[in-house]
Amino acid sequence: MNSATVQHPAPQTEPTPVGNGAAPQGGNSLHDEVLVRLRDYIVEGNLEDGARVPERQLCDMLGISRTPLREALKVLAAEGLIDLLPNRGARIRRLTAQDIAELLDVMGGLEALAGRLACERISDDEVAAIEHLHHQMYGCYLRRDLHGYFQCNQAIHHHIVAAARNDTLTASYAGFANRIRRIRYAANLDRKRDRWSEAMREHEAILDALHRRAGAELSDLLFQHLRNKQRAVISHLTDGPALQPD
Amino acid sequence: MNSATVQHPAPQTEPTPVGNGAAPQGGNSLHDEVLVRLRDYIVEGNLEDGARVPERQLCDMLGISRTPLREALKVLAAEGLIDLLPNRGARIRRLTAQDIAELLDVMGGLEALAGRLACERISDDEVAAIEHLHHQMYGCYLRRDLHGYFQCNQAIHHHIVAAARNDTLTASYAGFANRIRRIRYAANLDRKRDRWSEAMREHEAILDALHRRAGAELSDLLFQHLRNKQRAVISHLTDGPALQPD
DNA sequence: CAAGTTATTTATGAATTCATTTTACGATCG
DNA sequence: CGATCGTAAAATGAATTCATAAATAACTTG
Repeated sequence: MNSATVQHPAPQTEPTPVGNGAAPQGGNSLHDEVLVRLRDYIVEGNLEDGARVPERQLCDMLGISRTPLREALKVLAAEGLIDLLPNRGARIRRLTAQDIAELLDVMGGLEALAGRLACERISDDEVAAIEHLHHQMYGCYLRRDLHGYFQCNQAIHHHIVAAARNDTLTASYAGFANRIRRIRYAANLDRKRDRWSEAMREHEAILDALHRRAGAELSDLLFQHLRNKQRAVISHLTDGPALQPD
Repeated sequence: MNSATVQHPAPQTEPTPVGNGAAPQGGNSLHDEVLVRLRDYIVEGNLEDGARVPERQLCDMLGISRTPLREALKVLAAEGLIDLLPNRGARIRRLTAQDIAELLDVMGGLEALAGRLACERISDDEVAAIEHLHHQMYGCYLRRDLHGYFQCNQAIHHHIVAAARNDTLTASYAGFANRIRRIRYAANLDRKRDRWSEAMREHEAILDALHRRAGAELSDLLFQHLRNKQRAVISHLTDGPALQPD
């Protein structure tokens, strides 16, 4: 970890300091940090769809050798973020319209589950926190702050999932959210008014059901909410620009 | 792949022929084959819970070097099958009662989704195939063939998931099923009569709803089915021996 | 001049090597 | 006699090296 005590002669390229100032996040060793950094880098959309990712370049960029990098690439491939072609390197996974539709359906299923479980387990404080986010989101909606709206919306959904108190569910949901986040960024560029207000209304109903701890109803609302989003995204991708905020 | 054309002098240990006679399954290269073999080996319960898995031993067993093995281990850790402790090697992941409860809830959520989607998309032929499996399973139930029942039951659930026509869902479901399969094997040893007949009745209702393409109803039936199973498994794990067949 | 072919360069797959950390064993001391 | 410390052996993390497959460039030929 200490760049002063490298075992072998360091590569001629100046090694980028691995830690970006932050403390060791969740990772075990150097390899995990590479994994986290690479995942974030991809998820945030820094690489084009289908772009070739030469190992050597990434090694220089991260200041490590190919061994830990390839381990990280294997994991990212297993997570579905990249494709690993036999003797031809890694490519950023290109999401087809069907991929996106499938992902949103699965996330809908998981959120539906989360809603059901959350109603059994959520505390009043947690509901209040979500309600606060909801009001905040409404403010963003009123002043047409799409980015803020987006952040609040995402936070609300993650809070509901977290309230289910199921770490397996949380991790799985986060994985799918990662896979689709690049798209969400892209979709974020444009906005379609009618879907936006529709999404707001759906969120009102979701919050109401959560208040009443109406598990089955909330479950259905969340699934339909994702289904509507799916419809909007898919029509955007096929028909052309004009998009949903949620 | 050809063991006669190894590049470097082969290790002194006789390399186990990598291909177990089967054709290249889904894997790309040697590394993927190792991954598949290791995963199967673990999933089928050949290793004790929490057992240490020395890299060297596995290398000799598979006749490969540590590099591709470690890549496979990283993937298996990401899949949740093993734990990778910082400087202390790999251990078979020990599933707590909570882990199992969480897994069954998530699988219930995914099956609920699958049921909903399947009702929109399933063909008459597929329903007929599932019905056939159901009758076969009923036969196993009558003659107390727990193993056969188990196989049929698993096949039915996988068929329903497949009928949802969502590869993302299918892959995710298979991953969770893998994580819990070891437990199912263990649970398979004992049988508890009343849960068995209860599960049979639930399956009757599931098949009926599928026939009628009653998506919402099927969705709920599948979730409750898994919830009941969860209850049975957990009580088995905490109270002691006596178990559910499904 | 264009198309096919071959040689060169580059990148990937996998084994080996080196350094560090952990674990096991044995000696010494209380 | 038991416990603790120190040393040796083993295992892991990571870099390097070697061989092969792919991509590119140059060359030849029709």
